[in-house]
Amino acid sequence: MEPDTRSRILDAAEKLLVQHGLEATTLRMITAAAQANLAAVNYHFGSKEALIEAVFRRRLTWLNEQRIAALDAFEAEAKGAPLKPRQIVEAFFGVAIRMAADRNGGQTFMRLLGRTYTEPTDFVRTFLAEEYAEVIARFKAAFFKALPDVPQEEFLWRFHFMMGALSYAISGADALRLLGPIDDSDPDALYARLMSFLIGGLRAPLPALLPAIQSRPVRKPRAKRAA
Amino acid sequence: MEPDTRSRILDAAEKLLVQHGLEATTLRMITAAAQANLAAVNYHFGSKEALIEAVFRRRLTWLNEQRIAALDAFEAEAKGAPLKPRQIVEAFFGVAIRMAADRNGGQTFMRLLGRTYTEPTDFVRTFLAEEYAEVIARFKAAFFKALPDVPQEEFLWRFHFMMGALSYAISGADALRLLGPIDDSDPDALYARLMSFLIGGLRAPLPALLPAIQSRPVRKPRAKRAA
DNA sequence: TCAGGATTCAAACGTTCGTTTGAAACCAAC
DNA sequence: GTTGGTTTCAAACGAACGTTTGAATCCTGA
Repeated sequence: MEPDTRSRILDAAEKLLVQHGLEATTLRMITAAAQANLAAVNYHFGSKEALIEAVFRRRLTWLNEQRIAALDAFEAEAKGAPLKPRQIVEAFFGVAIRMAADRNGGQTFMRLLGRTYTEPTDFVRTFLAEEYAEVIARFKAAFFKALPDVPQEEFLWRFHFMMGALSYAISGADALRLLGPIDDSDPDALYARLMSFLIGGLRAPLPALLPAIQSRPVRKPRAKRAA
Repeated sequence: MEPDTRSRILDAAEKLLVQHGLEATTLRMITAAAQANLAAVNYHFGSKEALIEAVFRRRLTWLNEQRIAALDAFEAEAKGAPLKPRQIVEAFFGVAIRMAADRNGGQTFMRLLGRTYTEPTDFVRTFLAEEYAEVIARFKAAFFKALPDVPQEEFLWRFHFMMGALSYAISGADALRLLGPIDDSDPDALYARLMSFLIGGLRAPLPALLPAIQSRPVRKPRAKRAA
């Protein structure tokens, strides 16, 4: 084993956390995989929670810096004009999916991250919230400027949906095997596919929210509930 | 407590599983919430795994039956003609999001289900695969008939992305609080928003992929967006 | 009324969890 | 070569886990 104990533990924890989840991954599994002593986790990190936080912070900080850097580049290029929605999507989701394509740990981490959004452990959620605060604010502002016609609430929901699509795109074959055999080995193809889908969803016509408008007189469906 | 012990355990387990995850939810938490004795789980279900399976099966079977019934209704109405993509999306995702709006257990269950897709416990995955086999086959067929121009692989990915958006739409405020304060109390609005987004993504222009993949002659959906 | 299966209950089973401990091993600086 | 701080190690801690047990209790049908 080349790297030092601390790094080996981080790598092993990353792999095992995405496999078994935050609470079901044991320190004994981690230290065994890292070829370290059980007590090494508490020596180097202090506790299991602190280790998990270190696993996230190691890559998440860098990821969000990359996102902001990409946004900065587009905005510098635009010279004050609103960005195209495609550029903003690229800066946020493109960076993420490229990191997910990085076979050297990034892929594992992004799957872990996507999995964690829907796994609301208290201490992880508060930690994620603070780690995301800046990048969320920046991208919200950019989107509002680019799409002034879209109501704020509507956009937030679409952003949320896009995060879901990204999460599933990254978790890839794990959940996808439900649908049948699929090849997820080509990151470029996945990138192109997700981008196309996201922008299609983002630019979709605004839904008619008023019930009066929604009940269009199309031909009668069977037992369709009012919605 | 009105219902019998078995039902109380199922209800309590449903609530706690979505809060803490499959492996971190303990039988002692469940039986305490259900006001039942610890041994009641093993008496009524046999084991913790069997209890979890019962929690899923109780609602998932019904959900997929509803999906197939909705598809049957649309297909009967179409008299052999291909369905509109909107109808297929409605039959699959609309039924799901309506169940998620049901405050009487359905909401809790749908959050649990969405969470479980990315939580690959072995025995749950194999169980989900068999429970989904029929409905997946039906909807794949309907989509291929409705959108013959879309390559099969492309569509499966888009379906996968849509599942991700649905999952996040249902998990709702849990993960959404990252983005800021949002109102998720109106199921009808959520339904309209998700539908609009999904159909926008489904009908997005096909991505320009590597020529090797895209080699089949596509009947001209204006392939664009250089990747 | 009472026998007998169904259900509940308190208690304990062996196992594994995260954490702690104190000594051994390592390693640069003097 | 000795020192002093850093890191590793085997062992054990109390707590909590899923499961089992056997007796107590409930409930129904004869």
